[in-house]
Amino acid sequence: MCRTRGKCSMSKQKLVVIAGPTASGKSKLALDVASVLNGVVINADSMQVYKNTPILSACPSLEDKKVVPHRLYQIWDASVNGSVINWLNLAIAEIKLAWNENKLPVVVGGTGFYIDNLLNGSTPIPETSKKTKDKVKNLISLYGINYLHSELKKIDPEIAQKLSENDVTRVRRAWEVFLDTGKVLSEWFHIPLIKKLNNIDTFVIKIIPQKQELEQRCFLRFDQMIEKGALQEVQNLMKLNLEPTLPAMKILGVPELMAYLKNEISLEEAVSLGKLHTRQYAKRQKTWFNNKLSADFVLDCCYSNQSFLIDNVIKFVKS
RNA sequence: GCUCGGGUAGCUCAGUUGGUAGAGCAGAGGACUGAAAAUCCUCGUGUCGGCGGUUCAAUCCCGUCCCCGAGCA
Repeated sequence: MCRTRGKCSMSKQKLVVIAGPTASGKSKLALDVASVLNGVVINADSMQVYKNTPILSACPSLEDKKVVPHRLYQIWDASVNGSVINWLNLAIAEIKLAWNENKLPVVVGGTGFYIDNLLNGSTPIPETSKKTKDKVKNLISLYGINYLHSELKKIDPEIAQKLSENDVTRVRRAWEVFLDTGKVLSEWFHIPLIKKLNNIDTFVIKIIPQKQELEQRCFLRFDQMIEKGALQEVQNLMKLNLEPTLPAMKILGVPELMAYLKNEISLEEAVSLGKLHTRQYAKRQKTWFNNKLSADFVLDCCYSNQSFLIDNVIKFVKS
């Protein structure tokens, strides 16, 4: 495509990444950036990928989607158990497609893990089989996670030492990988991560609002979700009779509103629990972004229409 | 008015056969290599309702008062 090296470096592909906690205004920022710069908004949120809960997962509205193309929103059934890698492959494809169409990919999301995989690379570990997963699941229910952790010490002390004996998710994964690949997790971790996007120009924006401002917005938004029909959404989800361990069943507000619909708690309790959990989640996101994601620009309040931010992105794209 | 329960951490409650107390939740911070809106880690001095008494020692026993709940009048 490029004739000369000079030209190539001049036209290095550009990527904008917007990260921030829930309710910080990042979707609006992405929309504004994309509409000014002929962009495509690409979702980097682990819950907005699911179909049945656009309200509770705060997906962009139909109007927003008319303004600018939005990708990777509501693409999977609630019964799907997605993973970073599933998302990453799709995201890479969408980014490349945008470049081919001469558009600016704008990746937005609150899932730090996903953005980290995109920017810094992902594990080379092959996908583990369903058979192994079931086997490990079985072992856990048979012997308990603490026992599996103590057994892990024998085969992979390096990883076992890093993990809490109560960390079901990670101890489980360590066993899945070992049983499936024959290689212990720490061994895999010594292999460098795979970066699927190389030699590109990225502009990363972090939104890190103050606690009080963010909290207010979280609460307000939860009330709005209820007004928009979140209960109906949960009711429809319940009809599918899905396993409660599926990601879509753990979307903030789903378990709480479900408890209300099952008559276990009052609506008032459900709402205040939903708000509480949203706030706690936002805190975890802030911790991640603060400590693990380096950015080219940090906004220390929620985004509403700070135009200097857009100017910065324009400068980057024109550079 | 009487009887019986209760009054212990911001909340719900455990506990001490008398040696001044601990869980869950909340709160604060942190971690994060294929479920990540997930999962996990660290952090607990509070007149143990008030005042008296018994005791070397009381949050625990006794008396009395206040408050909450249930029952009887």
